[in-house]
Amino acid sequence: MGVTAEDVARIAGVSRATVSYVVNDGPRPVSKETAERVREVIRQTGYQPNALARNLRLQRTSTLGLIVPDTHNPYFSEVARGIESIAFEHGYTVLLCHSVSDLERELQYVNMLHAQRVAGVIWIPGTIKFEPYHKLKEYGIQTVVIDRLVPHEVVPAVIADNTEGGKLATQHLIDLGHRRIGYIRRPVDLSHSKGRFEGYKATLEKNGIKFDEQLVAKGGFVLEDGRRAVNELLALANPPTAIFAYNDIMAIGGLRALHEAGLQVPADFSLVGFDDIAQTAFTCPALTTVHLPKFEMGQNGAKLLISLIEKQKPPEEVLTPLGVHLIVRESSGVVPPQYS
Amino acid sequence: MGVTAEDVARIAGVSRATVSYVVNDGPRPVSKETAERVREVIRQTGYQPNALARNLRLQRTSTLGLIVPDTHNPYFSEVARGIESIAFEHGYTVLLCHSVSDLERELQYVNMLHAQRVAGVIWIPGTIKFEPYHKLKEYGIQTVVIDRLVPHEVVPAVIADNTEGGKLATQHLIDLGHRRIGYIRRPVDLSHSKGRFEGYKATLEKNGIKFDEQLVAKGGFVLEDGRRAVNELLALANPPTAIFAYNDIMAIGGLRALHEAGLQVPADFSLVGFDDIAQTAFTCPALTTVHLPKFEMGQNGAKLLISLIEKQKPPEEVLTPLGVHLIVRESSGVVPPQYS
DNA sequence: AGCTTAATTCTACACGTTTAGACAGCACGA
DNA sequence: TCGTGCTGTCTAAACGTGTAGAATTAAGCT
Repeated sequence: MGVTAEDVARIAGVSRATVSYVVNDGPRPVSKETAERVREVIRQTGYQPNALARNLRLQRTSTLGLIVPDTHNPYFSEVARGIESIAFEHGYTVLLCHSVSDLERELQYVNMLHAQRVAGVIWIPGTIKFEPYHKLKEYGIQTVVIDRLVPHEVVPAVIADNTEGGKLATQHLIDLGHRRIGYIRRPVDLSHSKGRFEGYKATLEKNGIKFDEQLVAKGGFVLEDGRRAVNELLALANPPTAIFAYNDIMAIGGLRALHEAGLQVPADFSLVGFDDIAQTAFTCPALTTVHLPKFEMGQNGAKLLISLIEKQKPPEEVLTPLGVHLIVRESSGVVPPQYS
Repeated sequence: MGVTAEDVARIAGVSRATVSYVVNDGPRPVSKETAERVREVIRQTGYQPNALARNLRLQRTSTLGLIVPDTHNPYFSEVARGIESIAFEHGYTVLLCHSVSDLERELQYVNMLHAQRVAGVIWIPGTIKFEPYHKLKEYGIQTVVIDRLVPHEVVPAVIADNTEGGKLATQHLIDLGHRRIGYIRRPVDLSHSKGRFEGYKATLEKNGIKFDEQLVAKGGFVLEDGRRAVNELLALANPPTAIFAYNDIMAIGGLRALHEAGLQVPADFSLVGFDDIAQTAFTCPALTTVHLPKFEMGQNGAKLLISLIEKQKPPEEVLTPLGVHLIVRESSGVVPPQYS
């Protein structure tokens, strides 16, 4: 407990420098015998270099900050898993920061991360404000943004084609014969949900269906919000026959609302989500959704950040935008005769 | 970028010590005017003490390590949220370590955490091996274990009454009239799942029902495992009329299997889970389950760890074991006539 | 004034590393 | 025999803090 390079050096009868050379296969060569002797002492004492001292001297750390809005949604856990897997592989360590979608807290975390002198930050914005990003830049901290765009700025980011996803989902519902298609919208749109919404609207237009503001309900972040939103749409004088939700959480909550309303899905109603979180394959009926490569997005984000930190060219695959595709399960089906 | 206490001192025309005294409201008093001048310079330069240097000097950090087996299961996200909320409140930072239920990786992380000289570790064991704990102790790192017991050892831990939960769930099914009650078991039992299993067996005995090994199916960690396990039980010559699963993931996967088998829940079959993860209230039918105070467990774990680190007496509420209770929703109901 | 005490401030060391520069020993070719 | 270069090792200076001990100044009291 608390054994230092000094201790190792004394026991092995060498100087501290030599120990360092052995540990780091350092800039100077060490004779075979000395190296072995030092290694033996290290083994016996359980010496492990103090990362604080090391990083202080080196003027860099191998710690990444990860700022996520919320881990209620498995979407974020998946992304975090991807990030963590790559970080571990490269010997980086991940500092978890939960912003709870609160700007104040994001800013506090940015300060903490700067104090820790993290090598870089992966940020999933939780609000529409991009102050945290500017502060990170001010501090000179490498930053990668995931699945969100920062307006008026070119920012290293890992982006999926959300607009395309919105189009796929909407076109799918139209192809099934639906004309009145509701949308559950994020309370305040960020670039990713904006893309989904625009894909929805564009596809309606393209198919000659007039966009109807009434069919848009405001969602939220937890299942209950999805349930409420669907109930609102069902309560309309002229309700939709299908709904596209900006994420799976809303859709699963919505599934429950439809169940409670006694509607058969997909016989009476169609529902499509977005993200393809694990449980969508296990709801009853299983949810049709747009697959987002969450784990890969996290991986690419981490790869991109690490290559920025180490001033290497990012690998090709990291820069090519990730595709999305529709997964048709059971929650979307033929439109019921009375509506068609 | 990179402004140090030295810079602040020079600009303010004082010594570095004085700056330190101002920043830390340090052991020596500073005159009002000097303090204000220093604070002004700090504001202008955006100076933020280097945590590495600070921690090196102080011989301690305010970083907690969190080792979790897996974040596929929302159970862990909830616990992590609880931990993080308390850590943030007390100015601690959380290092996220994903062991993927792999001993080797747990040990590697223990080493990394030691190298980082973390103040303490919260460990949720992923395997049946407790080597990581012993290594942590060897390094002299304060450690709190959540929802698992380390055999032959008194370990600071936050424990819920899993046995009681198992009893509640089983008794509930018996009260509904079920006699053949299946169980989905964790692939390898740790103390928490062992408790659940024992509660199940004890309650059968108590009600004069003979425990039948055949009715126990091996589960896993993802939804698909639950589906498979239920299918196995349904395929028995004399299948159960109800199933109690060691966690909600298994139960939700099982719900899907029952749906696919054309069984009506709860009319034809009853199902009870464990954990009360968010989506259990939104499955169709909504899942009856045993509520585990996950967020509070995380909070208590963090509170306990921090009080150990700071050598304070842990607050009373942290040491009192957390209770569980049954939440009856829709997936358990009256036993169908043909079985009763 | 002279002494004591308290309030401020500064100087300098320590925390545990990494690594440049100095140095010793040795082999080798001129 | 004497540089010369190479190998292996050590000495000592950073990295940016916190704080004990010394030093300075101010204030209070006889």
